[in-house]
Amino acid sequence: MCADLCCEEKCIHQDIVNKVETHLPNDETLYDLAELFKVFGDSTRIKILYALFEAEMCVCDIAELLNLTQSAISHQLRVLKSAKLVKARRAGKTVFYSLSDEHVRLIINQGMEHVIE
Amino acid sequence: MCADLCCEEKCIHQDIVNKVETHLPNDETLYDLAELFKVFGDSTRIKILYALFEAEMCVCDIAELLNLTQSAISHQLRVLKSAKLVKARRAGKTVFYSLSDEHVRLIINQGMEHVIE
DNA sequence: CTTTCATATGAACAACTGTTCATGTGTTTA
DNA sequence: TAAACACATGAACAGTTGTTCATATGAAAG
Repeated sequence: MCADLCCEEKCIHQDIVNKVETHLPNDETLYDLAELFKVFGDSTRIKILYALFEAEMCVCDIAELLNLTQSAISHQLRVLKSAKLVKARRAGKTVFYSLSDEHVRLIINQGMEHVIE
Repeated sequence: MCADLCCEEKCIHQDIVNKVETHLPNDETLYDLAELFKVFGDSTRIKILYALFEAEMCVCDIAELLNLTQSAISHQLRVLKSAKLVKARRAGKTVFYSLSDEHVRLIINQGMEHVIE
């Protein structure tokens, strides 16, 4: 059904259009998915997640380990927490952060595979 | 080795610090990884990739299918191509785009699993 | 060669992002 | 209660991003 689209000659057929429209998740889901990847799209946050791969940690440890300010880390942990990638546990004055689940590791590893070609 | 870090009491030990420093990829790799996820972090680009899951398509088809301007799609295809997520094939006036490899699908599916909980 | 069509690209703009700095909140200890 | 500590948060700032508009490139047809 090229006429419905732009090209004159050899463009996609109606059954492909239908297939896309069937398989394409709804806008809200796609938006959420993009938001999730956006969270992974910052090297500070990636570093925090890599640190938490090894053990749960408090904010100041992460800051010290990554050589960044406590405030910067705290802001980023907030983002990670909203995305449900990390969870927090309070122990007195200290707050320990850890990975929410194994999805985080899987997603990062999958991405890393593409990066290292 | 809490003294090396910030907290007074129960913070991470030196062997964990060592573990993180051993497993943490170098800055350039982490930067590349973040750049990769940044590319997935836009719903327009996600939609384009979903469309290409079904078949290779030319720019105007994608634009028509997603109800966006040809220019916007072209700009985004450039980003996707730089990240080696899609490849282009010229046929006369038309340029057909398709997925570079199966990593794309795997990364998106992995992200989707987290989104749909 | 000129026109037409599909695509690419540059400039401009508003919207968004990540850090810093200052300060607020909540918990423990003196 | 006051001080000290770990963490959270708001404002402000520079840097980045995605779209639009106008225009350029490159290929095919007349």
